[in-house]
Amino acid sequence: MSNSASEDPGLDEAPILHIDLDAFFASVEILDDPSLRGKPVCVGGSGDRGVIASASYEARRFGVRSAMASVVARRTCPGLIILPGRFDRYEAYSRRFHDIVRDLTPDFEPIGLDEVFCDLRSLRRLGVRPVSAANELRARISSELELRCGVGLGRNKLFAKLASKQSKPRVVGGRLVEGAGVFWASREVEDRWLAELPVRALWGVGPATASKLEKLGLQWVRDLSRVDEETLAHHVGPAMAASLFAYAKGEDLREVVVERALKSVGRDQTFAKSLEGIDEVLEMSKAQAAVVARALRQESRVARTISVVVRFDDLTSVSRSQTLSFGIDDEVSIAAIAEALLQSLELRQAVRLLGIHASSFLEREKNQVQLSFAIETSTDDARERATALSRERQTGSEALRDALDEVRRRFGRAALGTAAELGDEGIHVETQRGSHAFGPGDARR
DNA sequence: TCTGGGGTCCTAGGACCC
DNA sequence: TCTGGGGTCCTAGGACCC
Repeated sequence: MSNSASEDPGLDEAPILHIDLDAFFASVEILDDPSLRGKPVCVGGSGDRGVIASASYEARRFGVRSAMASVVARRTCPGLIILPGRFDRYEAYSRRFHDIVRDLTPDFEPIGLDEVFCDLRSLRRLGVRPVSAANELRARISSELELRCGVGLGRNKLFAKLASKQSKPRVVGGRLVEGAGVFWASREVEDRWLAELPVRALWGVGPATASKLEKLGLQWVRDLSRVDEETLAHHVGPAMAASLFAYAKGEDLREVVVERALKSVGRDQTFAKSLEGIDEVLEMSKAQAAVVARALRQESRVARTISVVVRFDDLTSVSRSQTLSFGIDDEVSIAAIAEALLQSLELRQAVRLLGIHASSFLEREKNQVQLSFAIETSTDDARERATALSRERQTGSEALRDALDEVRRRFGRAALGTAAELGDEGIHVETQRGSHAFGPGDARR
């Protein structure tokens, strides 16, 4: 620990702590296979369409970065080892990481698997000093997990995050330079950053927003004070304008949120070879529906909204979604809704990515929790599950049938199914939006 | 050189209700 | 006969984070 962190601020000056594990996925792989140590190692997709998720510092020395296309990374760094990723393993390490943080304070907010914000203010009566707490965290993570990390301290999330970035090792001219390990953003540091940093360094400013801002002549954080918030809002939206304005003054109203409720689960896959035609798409979607259903049950949630997303070979995407008046968590229902939604799409090109998502969660009812308990703990899993699903569907099947009719009504003939199913008389469905009578000739769009 | 998979949040428009 | 405005929900798309 060196530079401004050595000034040992009090809790008023450094109430927020941000901690970020170094090269997390790659580091776990090296721990599990020590023969990888010292070699350029990455975790990511290795195929033509793969990207790098995490790169060891050895790989970074050669210019490899996360989010880089793997084919580019290979060219940049011949001999690069790209491992497929074992997320169960990373989650296990992440839980141990969170356990260590929790020993310091329960007031923490995970960001992904490898980052955490802590609000240290509740530790005032214990006489905790931020820099001491940071050093202790680093020491425990090093000794108990054998992982390295950087810690940032600041007045708010904005500065704590910038500070942790400053604390990390970095590559300068192909050489690895050690970071401070712990870095505190003092008032002087804050002022320097606000004067010198590009807008791209701010949370929430990615390539698209940075480009918009640049067209307005706003490349630096200091430039943001030159325009009024209304003008800014016109170009980047009111929410972004408000946060940019606050950040430019060094203000950040975001709190450390301890219990963030899960809002959606999904499964997306990019295929090495794009899917051709609706049959291949539907077959894949069934497998994805099973994954999503399992995730829902694991989280003890039922979902009212099912969405599908398709990305074509030209990288354009389309999505369709349907919200039900009731929740579902079984693969048969999810697959049925997904199929109706997918049938409504015009597959004008081969499909490189397919995804199914479930959202608008309801708490599962108590009897349904029992049901899932039976499913997950059964030794005779398959039969138990079939029984459980059929029991669930006894109550849900009529509602589900109506929901499928609703999808078909919304999207018209393409999703209408067979004429035999419809019948000559047309059908009548009761839906959340009211009732609709329609026949084979009423398909719209 | 060419862009993953897990998510979150925001926006705009339309439907609907009061 | 013509018609407001606010609130909420849903949908589709986009941007961002790690």
